[in-house]
Amino acid sequence: MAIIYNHKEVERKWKAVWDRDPVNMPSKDKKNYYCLDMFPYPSGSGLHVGHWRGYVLSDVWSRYKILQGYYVLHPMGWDAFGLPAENYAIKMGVHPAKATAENVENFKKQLKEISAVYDWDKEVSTTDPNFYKWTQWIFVKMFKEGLAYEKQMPINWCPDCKTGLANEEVVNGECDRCGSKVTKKNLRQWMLKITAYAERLLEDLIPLEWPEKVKKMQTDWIGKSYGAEIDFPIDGVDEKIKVFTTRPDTLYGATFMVLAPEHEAIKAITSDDRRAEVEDYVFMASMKSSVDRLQDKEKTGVFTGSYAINPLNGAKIPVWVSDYVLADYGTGAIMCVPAHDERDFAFAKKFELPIIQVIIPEGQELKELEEAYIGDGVMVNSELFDGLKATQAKEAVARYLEEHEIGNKTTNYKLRDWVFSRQRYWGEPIPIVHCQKCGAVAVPEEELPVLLPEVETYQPTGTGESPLAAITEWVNTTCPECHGPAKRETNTMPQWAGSSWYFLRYVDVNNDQELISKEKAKEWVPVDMYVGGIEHAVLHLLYSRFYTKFLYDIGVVEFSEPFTRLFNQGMICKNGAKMSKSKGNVVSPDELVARYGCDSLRIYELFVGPPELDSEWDDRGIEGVYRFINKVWNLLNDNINKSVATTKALEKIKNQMIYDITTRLNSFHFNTVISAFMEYANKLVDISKNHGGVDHQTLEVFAILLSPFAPHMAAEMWEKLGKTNSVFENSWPIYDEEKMQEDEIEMPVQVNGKVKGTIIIGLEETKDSVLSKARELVLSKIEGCTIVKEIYIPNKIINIVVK
RNA sequence: GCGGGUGUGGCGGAAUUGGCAGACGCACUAGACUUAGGAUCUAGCGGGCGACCGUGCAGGUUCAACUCCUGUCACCCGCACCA
Repeated sequence: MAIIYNHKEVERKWKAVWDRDPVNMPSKDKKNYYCLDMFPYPSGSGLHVGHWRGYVLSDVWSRYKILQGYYVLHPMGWDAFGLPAENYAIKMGVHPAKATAENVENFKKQLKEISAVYDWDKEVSTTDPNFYKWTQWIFVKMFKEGLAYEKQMPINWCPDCKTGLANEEVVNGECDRCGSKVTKKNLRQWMLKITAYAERLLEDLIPLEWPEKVKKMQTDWIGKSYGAEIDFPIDGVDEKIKVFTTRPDTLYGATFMVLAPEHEAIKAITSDDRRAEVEDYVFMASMKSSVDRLQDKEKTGVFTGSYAINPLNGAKIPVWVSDYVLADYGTGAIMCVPAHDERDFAFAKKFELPIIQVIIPEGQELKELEEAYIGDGVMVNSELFDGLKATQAKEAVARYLEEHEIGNKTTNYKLRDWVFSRQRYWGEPIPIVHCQKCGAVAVPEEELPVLLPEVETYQPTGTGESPLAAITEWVNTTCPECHGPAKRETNTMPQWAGSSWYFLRYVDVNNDQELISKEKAKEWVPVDMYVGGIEHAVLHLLYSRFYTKFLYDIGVVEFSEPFTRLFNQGMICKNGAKMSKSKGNVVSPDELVARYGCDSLRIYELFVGPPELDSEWDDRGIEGVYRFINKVWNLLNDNINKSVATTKALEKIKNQMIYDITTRLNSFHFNTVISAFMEYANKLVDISKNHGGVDHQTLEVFAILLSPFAPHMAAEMWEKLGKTNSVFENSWPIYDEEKMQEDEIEMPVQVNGKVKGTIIIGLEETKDSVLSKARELVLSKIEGCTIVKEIYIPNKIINIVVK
């Protein structure tokens, strides 16, 4: 009679045990391992089964590492500054600090349902003054190193969130957070000079054990390209305009030049008769949002009335203004080679500008172009460079330009400096004081943190000022340098500020002297395994790398990459869409835990599909896992009071089981690890029922293997098997390859590549004997035919080719 | 347009180096036990009566292809006037 496993009782029991006495880590002389989840924003809506996926995965991995003998750090914390708490505060009239504290409480309660081995005594929150003291400290350090600077410039502005945004936060012209169309606003900003780290951010990606996709996204975002800057004198005006090109080889094919509408030389070079039209165009361009500018594929533009002189051959080429040239990339001006660039070609066609081809495909004649020719070839129309291959000409022209001081080789990046200030309340105050006399002065390190003051209204002003600006008693202060009257900076930091370095703080949470002590840093960081969603590929993950490199440069840590290994779990979808409150397709773990237990849900989260891919959630699927749990429970109970001898067959299955589960786990195939558990459970049940029972040794191994996945039941099994220590105090079982070996092998036999049946052969059987058995098996199929060939792959397959 | 990913039963998905396609599970069908079954157990479950045919589609390499090569289609994700 089957017993129903009482998950409620068992889980309650072990949760209580672990609350009192958390899972013991192995002794400290073992190697350390740091396994980290991207810390959550504690939203009011709580956790759904999609959130569980990554947390379960990293917990299984942590527990596996514990069993492998590592001293594991697996902490959890809160990325608690940010807009949602503030918006909630505005709507409900609750202070964000209060709302955040409540959400954290609720989140923590829900997270505890997972029964992960989190080190709760190492919890951090970005909103804790003891934490953000160090967030501010890093800013001060950056300021002193010249990496944090103020700039008045048009920046991305979200009209709904009423704050400036970083480039990384604008997705397809929309606010990453709320989806509103992003506009431009000219504001005084605090910027971080991430561009100073562009090269290192790019190069250091190479050796990281990260998904290629993320590395690629960061590489593209940094966007390095090689080329040359070339000076073009303007005919009749004392101006030179510098352009950037990746194709100096095409210089003889330049037939016009285009400036971005924001280019500062426009005023000086525009002729009087063109001035009205040019000013109109520039004005219209400034009114268009970046989205509109991107979406208008049809080229527009105006002629300035001026001509630039090609420095190589003296050709006069007209200078135009068009919004297809970006002001903030390269020099904001380009030389246009319509013959060899699609965009220039489109522009030339529209405004009937000349097209001069300077590269022809090898072995072909010059003929009129239907479209821009982008490919490789041989130089023509290029005076002394004629006949060279274009690839060689690129270098040759660049060298010539340098020798004649017309231009120079250069490298460009798409990466822009980081717009770091936010005109919002719920963030770290930027620790700067503005003094009439001394300018911007950093708050002295010993005075940190600059506490976020209480305010009456959190409402963003929309004027480009933070709500903090209204608190005059806070704003007015004295200059740390001259002690004269001064005003505090009222902008706050973006949510990314705290999350860019939090992983360091877990290691040394209570240190009030340093951000992290040297010793602890050496022991624990960088993070060995970082688990989280792909959505931070160019945000959090890029910023964290930048911060880490900076902290390395100022000697805080001794490594420059924060996350050695990164794993992006796939999303959980329902009805084909990402699970989210707004889509209304959220599945709550609470009911599933109540009905099937934490262990079942943990296992189902892994079983639902390959961990790196998105998976569709089906509530019914968990039934199968629940049956598996019960099956294992009954297997245990059927054998617990028997003393079954350890037979060769049981040894074999035990070792095979260890092998299969370990190899699949090592390659991160969690879904097939679960399949393996089910297969071996089925096999053991069969042995238990039909072949004399299962020995305790095998059951013990099963419990240990299962313990990272179903910790409660494994602990209960362990106890029922008469053990007094914790199941987690074991070592991960080792398989014995010899004992895994089968003593006979079932081999498929093919005729002409089609399987016709199988034969059983002994381990030592000769090729001749095997082949004769095979022929016998397929006798009826090969009768009357000539055997052309017999393929014999030992232990794999036999293929008899006949005619 | 560029880059990346994915196409396998009714569904989620398996398949080390090319070597028995569909493991494991869901759903479904039949039976058993039951007052009952949304519990449990047993059996079946790609298509076809069959020889055979089947991994998006069309070719190719090979004794042998989900796996390698060429071409092609569909869907998803990222980037997108970066000169």
